[in-house]
Amino acid sequence: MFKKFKIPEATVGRLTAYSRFLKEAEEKGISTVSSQQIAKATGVTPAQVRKDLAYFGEFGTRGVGYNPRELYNYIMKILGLDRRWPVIIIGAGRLGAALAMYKGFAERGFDIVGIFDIDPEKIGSKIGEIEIRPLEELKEKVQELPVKLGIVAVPAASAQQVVDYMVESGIRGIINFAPVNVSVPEGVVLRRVDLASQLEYLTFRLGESR
Amino acid sequence: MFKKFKIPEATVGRLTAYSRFLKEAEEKGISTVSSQQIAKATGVTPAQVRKDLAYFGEFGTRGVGYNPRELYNYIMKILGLDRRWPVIIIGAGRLGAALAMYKGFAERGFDIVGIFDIDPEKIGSKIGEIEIRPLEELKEKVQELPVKLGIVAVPAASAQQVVDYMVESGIRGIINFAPVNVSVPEGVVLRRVDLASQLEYLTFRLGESR
DNA sequence: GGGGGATTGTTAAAGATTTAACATCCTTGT
DNA sequence: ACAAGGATGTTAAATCTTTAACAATCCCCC
Repeated sequence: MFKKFKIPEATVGRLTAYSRFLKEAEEKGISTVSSQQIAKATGVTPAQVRKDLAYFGEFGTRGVGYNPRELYNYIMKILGLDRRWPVIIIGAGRLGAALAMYKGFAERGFDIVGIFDIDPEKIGSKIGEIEIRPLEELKEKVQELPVKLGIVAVPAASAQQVVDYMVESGIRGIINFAPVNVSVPEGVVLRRVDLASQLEYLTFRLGESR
Repeated sequence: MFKKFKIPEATVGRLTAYSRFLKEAEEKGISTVSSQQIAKATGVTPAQVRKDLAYFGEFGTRGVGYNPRELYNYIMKILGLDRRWPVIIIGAGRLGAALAMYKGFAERGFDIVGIFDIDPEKIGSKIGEIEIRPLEELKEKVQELPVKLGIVAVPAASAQQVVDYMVESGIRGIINFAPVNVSVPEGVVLRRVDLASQLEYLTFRLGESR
């Protein structure tokens, strides 16, 4: 995979959307799709679709379009989804538990293989098939498989501490659901998902129009 | 509130982060903060902080900095958070239930006032204090309060249909957790949160460095 | 086998966002 | 009262992203 240039974050997000549409198209037995069709289905412009794909190579045929299955496979490979990924979750509260059971992860190749918490009350109880384990066992589990991806669903106050321990254990990609800014060393990828902030965006835009 | 120009989406997201830091600072009894301090705490540049604020007015004192409480109040007002907002959730699956119980919403002024589902099995059971009601009752509930904000936590296949009904009922801001692109008419604000896509971003970036 | 229509890949232009630079203004100390 | 230091607000430059335009290519039909 030859990525000579820095790929915009937004492009990566759109690739996901494209891939979902392509999978649908393939399942419907459609043999070619145009950038226009992809664009319409995903809410972007056709130029955007072609530009996004151009970062990675040439996947279509001029005058014709793209083969859904082929392009789907390419995109999945670009995204690193040509394999399954084990994922651990820290924090067995409501959010952590819901994420652990969320079907959407498995559908895209992510397997929740462990849930950890510091609350002794919770240790031992199960979420779905998975038993909640004490945080101290994280390192062992992470290095055993190994696991590279983790989700943080703990209170804001302990997020930085938890993230540090995850990194020390060997986790290299982290999604942080705690509404706080945490830092990670070079080489570790961090993404923050702030649920309340999403609602705040809505109230801001609603306020704008009045 | 005089917003003469179009405000970047990213700016809105950062305001949330600033406000959280400012609240902390105020609680600690700090009397002034600089753009540099805000920047450091939220992971942006000081210039960015000042630029973001400049869209809305002048809130600081040259040579001094900002008063945390004052700036916090301004930002909350800008975001439309100088009041509480009722919110309804459609879809009482695991994700919907977790969101309904998520403490982070209430802390930022969002009250979940209703949960709706089409599954007859679920109707009548409770999530926390709130009883799951059939989708048909949505319109009535929304217009009674009225409710302007809604969260979609239903399968991708029914998301568009649900969103249409929400809009018809009077909802004007929607967060969509279903991994599918849905469309809304002019005047309705839509935000998509794709949880699997967040993990995919991580795998992409991890793949990049090898 | 050649022309018309269609669609990609790519280059250039436009637009938006971020960063940097600096003039302005405030506080403090002498 | 005034100078020095420091932080904002604002303008300009740089960077990044999106949109538009078009040449290159392919398929289909006659």
